Amino acid sequence: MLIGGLAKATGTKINTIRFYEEIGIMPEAARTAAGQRTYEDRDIERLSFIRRARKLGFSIGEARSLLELKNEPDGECQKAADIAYRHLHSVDERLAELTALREELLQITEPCRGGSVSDCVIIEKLSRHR
Amino acid sequence: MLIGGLAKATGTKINTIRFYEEIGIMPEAARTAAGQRTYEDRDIERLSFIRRARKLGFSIGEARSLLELKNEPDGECQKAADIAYRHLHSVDERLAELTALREELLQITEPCRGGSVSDCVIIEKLSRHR
DNA sequence: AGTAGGACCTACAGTAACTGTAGGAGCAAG
DNA sequence: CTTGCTCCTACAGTTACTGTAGGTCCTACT
Repeated sequence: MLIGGLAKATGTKINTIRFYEEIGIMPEAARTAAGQRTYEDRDIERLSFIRRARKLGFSIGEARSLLELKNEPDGECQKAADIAYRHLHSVDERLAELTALREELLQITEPCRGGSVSDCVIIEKLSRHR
Repeated sequence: MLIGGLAKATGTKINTIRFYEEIGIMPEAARTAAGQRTYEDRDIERLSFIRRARKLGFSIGEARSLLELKNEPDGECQKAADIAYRHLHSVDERLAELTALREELLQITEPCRGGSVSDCVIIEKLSRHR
Protein backbone atom coordinates (compact mmCIF):
# COMPACT_ATOMS: atom_id res chain seq x y z
CA MET A 1 0.00 0.00 0.00
CA LEU A 2 1.31 3.45 -0.86
CA ILE A 3 0.81 6.55 1.21
CA GLY A 4 -2.37 7.53 -0.61
CA GLY A 5 -3.88 4.17 0.30
CA LEU A 6 -3.07 4.59 3.94
CA ALA A 7 -4.46 8.12 3.81
CA LYS A 8 -7.75 6.89 2.40
CA ALA A 9 -7.96 3.91 4.75
CA THR A 10 -7.62 6.15 7.79
CA GLY A 11 -9.06 9.47 6.63
CA THR A 12 -5.74 11.20 7.20
CA LYS A 13 -4.09 13.72 4.92
CA ILE A 14 -0.93 12.59 3.20
CA ASN A 15 1.06 15.48 4.61
CA THR A 16 -0.07 14.55 8.09
CA ILE A 17 1.21 11.01 7.65
CA ARG A 18 4.60 12.30 6.56
CA PHE A 19 4.55 14.68 9.51
CA TYR A 20 3.84 11.80 11.89
CA GLU A 21 6.79 9.93 10.47
CA GLU A 22 8.99 12.99 10.87
CA ILE A 23 8.16 13.40 14.54
CA GLY A 24 8.53 9.68 15.10
CA ILE A 25 5.04 8.73 16.19
CA MET A 26 4.76 6.66 13.02
CA PRO A 27 7.76 4.48 12.15
CA GLU A 28 9.90 5.22 9.12
CA ALA A 29 8.12 3.58 6.23
CA ALA A 30 9.86 1.08 3.99
CA ARG A 31 10.38 2.35 0.45
CA THR A 32 9.97 1.01 -3.05
CA ALA A 33 12.97 1.04 -5.37
CA ALA A 34 11.78 4.44 -6.58
CA GLY A 35 11.63 5.81 -3.06
CA GLN A 36 7.90 5.73 -2.45
CA ARG A 37 6.74 4.83 1.05
CA THR A 38 4.98 1.51 1.48
CA TYR A 39 2.67 0.49 4.28
CA GLU A 40 0.98 -2.58 5.68
CA ASP A 41 -2.12 -3.33 7.69
CA ARG A 42 -0.39 -2.74 11.00
CA ASP A 43 0.29 0.81 9.88
CA ILE A 44 -3.43 1.32 9.34
CA GLU A 45 -3.99 0.11 12.87
CA ARG A 46 -1.37 2.31 14.41
CA LEU A 47 -2.43 5.40 12.51
CA SER A 48 -6.10 4.78 13.30
CA PHE A 49 -5.23 4.53 16.98
CA ILE A 50 -3.43 7.86 16.81
CA ARG A 51 -6.29 9.52 14.97
CA ARG A 52 -8.88 8.26 17.43
CA ALA A 53 -6.77 9.49 20.34
CA ARG A 54 -6.39 12.89 18.67
CA LYS A 55 -10.14 13.12 18.05
CA LEU A 56 -10.65 12.56 21.75
CA GLY A 57 -8.38 15.51 22.35
CA PHE A 58 -5.29 13.65 23.54
CA SER A 59 -2.07 15.37 22.58
CA ILE A 60 0.43 13.66 20.35
CA GLY A 61 2.59 13.03 23.40
CA GLU A 62 -0.29 11.35 25.17
CA ALA A 63 -1.09 9.30 22.09
CA ARG A 64 2.53 8.22 22.02
CA SER A 65 2.39 7.11 25.66
CA LEU A 66 -0.84 5.24 25.08
CA LEU A 67 0.69 3.46 22.10
CA GLU A 68 3.71 2.47 24.14
CA LEU A 69 1.48 1.05 26.83
CA LYS A 70 -0.47 -0.85 24.25
CA ASN A 71 2.70 -2.49 23.05
CA GLU A 72 3.87 -3.57 26.48
CA PRO A 73 1.74 -6.68 26.85
CA ASP A 74 2.00 -6.71 30.62
CA GLY A 75 1.86 -2.94 31.02
CA GLU A 76 -0.25 -1.40 33.73
CA CYS A 77 -3.71 -0.36 32.67
CA GLN A 78 -3.53 2.15 35.50
CA LYS A 79 -1.06 4.22 33.55
CA ALA A 80 -3.49 4.54 30.67
CA ALA A 81 -6.23 5.44 33.10
CA ASP A 82 -4.04 8.15 34.61
CA ILE A 83 -3.50 9.73 31.24
CA ALA A 84 -7.18 9.55 30.43
CA TYR A 85 -8.31 10.96 33.76
CA ARG A 86 -5.86 13.79 33.59
CA HIS A 87 -7.16 14.59 30.14
CA LEU A 88 -10.76 14.38 31.30
CA HIS A 89 -9.88 16.79 34.05
CA SER A 90 -8.40 19.28 31.61
CA VAL A 91 -11.50 18.99 29.44
CA ASP A 92 -13.60 19.78 32.49
CA GLU A 93 -11.49 22.82 33.17
CA ARG A 94 -11.81 24.06 29.65
CA LEU A 95 -15.55 23.49 29.80
CA ALA A 96 -15.81 25.56 32.94
CA GLU A 97 -13.74 28.35 31.41
CA LEU A 98 -15.74 28.36 28.23
CA THR A 99 -19.02 28.36 30.11
CA ALA A 100 -17.98 31.34 32.20
CA LEU A 101 -16.77 33.10 29.10
CA ARG A 102 -20.07 32.43 27.36
CA GLU A 103 -21.88 34.03 30.28
CA GLU A 104 -19.76 37.14 30.07
CA LEU A 105 -20.21 37.32 26.33
CA LEU A 106 -23.96 37.03 26.68
CA GLN A 107 -24.07 39.84 29.18
CA ILE A 108 -22.18 41.99 26.75
CA THR A 109 -24.06 41.14 23.59
CA GLU A 110 -27.61 40.72 24.87
CA PRO A 111 -28.38 44.35 25.67
CA CYS A 112 -27.02 45.56 22.36
CA ARG A 113 -29.90 46.90 20.32
CA GLY A 114 -28.25 48.65 17.42
CA GLY A 115 -27.72 52.35 16.98
CA SER A 116 -24.47 54.23 16.97
CA VAL A 117 -21.23 53.08 18.45
CA SER A 118 -21.34 55.72 21.13
CA ASP A 119 -24.19 53.84 22.79
CA CYS A 120 -22.84 50.39 22.08
CA VAL A 121 -22.79 48.20 25.16
CA ILE A 122 -20.18 45.91 23.66
CA ILE A 123 -17.69 48.64 22.94
CA GLU A 124 -18.44 50.28 26.24
CA LYS A 125 -17.81 47.13 28.27
CA LEU A 126 -14.56 46.48 26.50
CA SER A 127 -13.51 50.09 27.06
CA ARG A 128 -14.22 50.38 30.74
CA HIS A 129 -12.58 49.06 33.80
CA ARG A 130 -15.06 47.28 35.95
CA MET B 1 5.90 56.04 30.90
CA LEU B 2 8.27 53.38 29.65
CA ILE B 3 7.27 49.94 28.45
CA GLY B 4 7.62 48.40 31.90
CA GLY B 5 5.13 50.90 33.27
CA LEU B 6 2.61 50.11 30.59
CA ALA B 7 3.16 46.42 31.22
CA LYS B 8 2.42 46.82 34.91
CA ALA B 9 -0.55 49.11 34.34
CA THR B 10 -2.23 46.57 32.08
CA GLY B 11 -0.90 43.25 33.33
CA THR B 12 0.70 42.53 29.98
CA LYS B 13 4.15 41.10 29.35
CA ILE B 14 6.69 43.42 27.84
CA ASN B 15 7.34 41.08 24.96
CA THR B 16 3.64 40.98 24.22
CA ILE B 17 3.50 44.76 23.98
CA ARG B 18 6.38 44.78 21.51
CA PHE B 19 4.64 42.00 19.60
CA TYR B 20 1.43 44.07 19.43
CA GLU B 21 3.40 46.97 18.03
CA GLU B 22 5.02 44.71 15.47
CA ILE B 23 1.70 43.41 14.15
CA GLY B 24 0.27 46.90 14.18
CA ILE B 25 -2.54 46.53 16.69
CA MET B 26 -0.68 48.95 18.94
CA PRO B 27 0.75 52.06 17.25
CA GLU B 28 4.48 52.57 16.95
CA ALA B 29 5.57 54.07 20.22
CA ALA B 30 7.47 57.35 20.38
CA ARG B 31 11.05 56.95 21.58
CA THR B 32 13.36 58.69 23.99
CA ALA B 33 16.68 59.97 22.71
CA ALA B 34 18.18 56.64 23.75
CA GLY B 35 15.60 54.68 21.79
CA GLN B 36 13.33 53.54 24.60
CA ARG B 37 9.61 53.40 23.88
CA THR B 38 7.41 55.91 25.69
CA TYR B 39 3.70 55.66 26.32
CA GLU B 40 0.81 57.77 27.52
CA ASP B 41 -2.52 57.15 29.14
CA ARG B 42 -4.30 56.54 25.88
CA ASP B 43 -1.94 53.61 25.30
CA ILE B 44 -3.07 52.09 28.60
CA GLU B 45 -6.64 52.42 27.40
CA ARG B 46 -6.02 50.88 24.03
CA LEU B 47 -3.98 48.01 25.41
CA SER B 48 -6.53 47.33 28.14
CA PHE B 49 -9.26 47.18 25.52
CA ILE B 50 -7.26 44.65 23.55
CA ARG B 51 -6.54 42.54 26.61
CA ARG B 52 -10.18 42.49 27.67
CA ALA B 53 -11.24 41.47 24.20
CA ARG B 54 -8.63 38.70 24.17
CA LYS B 55 -9.78 37.44 27.55
CA LEU B 56 -13.26 37.16 26.13
CA GLY B 57 -11.80 34.99 23.41
CA PHE B 58 -11.93 37.46 20.55
CA SER B 59 -9.09 36.99 18.08
CA ILE B 60 -6.61 39.76 17.46
CA GLY B 61 -8.32 40.45 14.15
CA GLU B 62 -11.66 40.84 15.91
CA ALA B 63 -10.10 43.07 18.56
CA ARG B 64 -8.70 45.19 15.76
CA SER B 65 -12.12 45.54 14.14
CA LEU B 66 -13.72 46.40 17.45
CA LEU B 67 -11.09 49.06 18.06
CA GLU B 68 -11.69 50.54 14.63
CA LEU B 69 -15.41 50.70 15.30
CA LYS B 70 -14.76 52.36 18.61
CA ASN B 71 -12.79 55.07 16.89
CA GLU B 72 -15.43 55.81 14.28
CA PRO B 73 -17.67 58.02 16.36
CA ASP B 74 -20.71 57.45 14.15
CA GLY B 75 -19.94 53.80 13.43
CA GLU B 76 -22.69 51.25 13.49
CA CYS B 77 -23.07 49.41 16.75
CA GLN B 78 -24.58 46.63 14.68
CA LYS B 79 -21.16 45.77 13.31
CA ALA B 80 -19.80 45.25 16.79
CA ALA B 81 -22.82 43.14 17.64
CA ASP B 82 -22.21 41.01 14.55
CA ILE B 83 -18.67 40.29 15.62
CA ALA B 84 -19.77 39.50 19.16
CA TYR B 85 -22.63 37.24 18.08
CA ARG B 86 -20.48 35.36 15.66
CA HIS B 87 -17.98 34.83 18.43
CA LEU B 88 -20.68 33.73 20.84
CA HIS B 89 -21.83 31.26 18.24
CA SER B 90 -18.35 29.79 17.89
CA VAL B 91 -18.07 29.51 21.66
CA ASP B 92 -21.36 27.62 21.66
CA GLU B 93 -20.01 25.28 19.02
CA ARG B 94 -16.85 24.61 20.96
CA LEU B 95 -18.90 24.00 24.08
CA ALA B 96 -21.02 21.46 22.26
CA GLU B 97 -17.93 19.72 20.89
CA LEU B 98 -16.22 19.64 24.25
CA THR B 99 -19.33 18.34 25.96
CA ALA B 100 -19.67 15.50 23.47
CA LEU B 101 -15.99 14.74 23.82
CA ARG B 102 -16.30 14.66 27.58
CA GLU B 103 -19.08 12.12 27.27
CA GLU B 104 -16.95 9.89 25.07
CA LEU B 105 -14.01 10.22 27.40
CA LEU B 106 -16.14 9.28 30.36
CA GLN B 107 -17.42 6.20 28.62
CA ILE B 108 -13.86 5.15 27.97
CA THR B 109 -12.38 5.91 31.36
CA GLU B 110 -15.23 5.00 33.70
CA PRO B 111 -15.15 1.24 33.25
CA CYS B 112 -11.39 1.10 33.65
CA ARG B 113 -10.62 -0.68 36.88
CA GLY B 114 -6.90 -1.33 36.73
CA GLY B 115 -5.20 -4.56 35.84
CA SER B 116 -3.08 -5.34 32.84
CA VAL B 117 -3.15 -3.49 29.57
CA SER B 118 -4.62 -6.46 27.75
CA ASP B 119 -7.90 -5.86 29.59
CA CYS B 120 -7.73 -2.08 29.47
CA VAL B 121 -10.93 -0.53 28.19
CA ILE B 122 -9.16 2.67 27.22
CA ILE B 123 -6.57 0.99 25.06
CA GLU B 124 -9.18 -1.32 23.64
CA LYS B 125 -11.52 1.46 22.60
CA LEU B 126 -8.71 3.38 20.96
CA SER B 127 -7.61 0.25 19.15
CA ARG B 128 -10.90 -0.85 17.73
CA HIS B 129 -13.05 0.35 14.94
CA ARG B 130 -16.52 0.89 16.12
C1' DA C 1 35.77 57.08 38.50
C1' DG C 2 34.26 52.58 38.45
C1' DT C 3 30.85 49.08 38.94
C1' DA C 4 26.66 46.44 40.03
C1' DG C 5 21.81 46.09 39.25
C1' DG C 6 17.80 46.75 36.70
C1' DA C 7 15.25 47.98 32.75
C1' DC C 8 15.52 48.48 28.13
C1' DC C 9 16.86 47.21 23.11
C1' DT C 10 16.87 43.92 18.68
C1' DA C 11 16.41 39.63 16.67
C1' DC C 12 15.24 35.14 16.48
C1' DA C 13 13.84 30.35 17.89
C1' DG C 14 10.17 27.69 19.86
C1' DT C 15 5.32 26.27 20.99
C1' DA C 16 1.05 22.53 18.90
C1' DA C 17 -0.34 20.09 15.26
C1' DC C 18 -0.75 20.32 11.34
C1' DT C 19 -1.77 22.54 6.25
C1' DG C 20 -0.47 24.29 1.93
C1' DT C 21 2.60 25.10 -1.79
C1' DA C 22 6.56 24.93 -5.07
C1' DG C 23 9.22 22.31 -7.95
C1' DG C 24 10.37 18.02 -9.54
C1' DA C 25 10.18 12.72 -10.47
C1' DG C 26 7.68 8.25 -11.33
C1' DC C 27 4.10 5.52 -13.45
C1' DA C 28 0.05 3.79 -16.10
C1' DA C 29 -2.97 4.58 -20.00
C1' DG C 30 -4.07 6.17 -24.55
C1' DC D 1 5.30 10.13 -26.12
C1' DT D 2 2.38 12.91 -23.78
C1' DT D 3 -1.31 13.57 -20.31
C1' DG D 4 -2.60 13.19 -15.70
C1' DC D 5 -2.27 11.30 -11.34
C1' DT D 6 0.44 10.08 -7.33
C1' DC D 7 4.48 10.49 -5.18
C1' DC D 8 8.83 12.95 -3.43
C1' DT D 9 11.52 16.80 -0.56
C1' DA D 10 11.68 21.02 1.59
C1' DC D 11 9.91 24.86 3.51
C1' DA D 12 6.68 28.71 4.72
C1' DG D 13 2.44 29.77 7.19
C1' DT D 14 -1.10 29.36 10.87
C1' DT D 15 -2.29 31.67 16.26
C1' DA D 16 -0.79 34.46 19.82
C1' DC D 17 2.39 34.82 22.09
C1' DT D 18 6.85 33.33 25.24
C1' DG D 19 11.59 32.82 26.09
C1' DT D 20 16.36 33.65 25.35
C1' DA D 21 20.86 35.58 23.81
C1' DG D 22 23.65 39.31 23.50
C1' DG D 23 24.09 43.97 23.98
C1' DT D 24 23.01 49.03 25.64
C1' DC D 25 21.53 52.43 29.03
C1' DC D 26 20.57 54.46 33.44
C1' DT D 27 20.83 55.05 38.35
C1' DA D 28 22.90 54.38 42.66
C1' DC D 29 26.51 53.27 45.49
C1' DT D 30 31.46 52.93 46.86
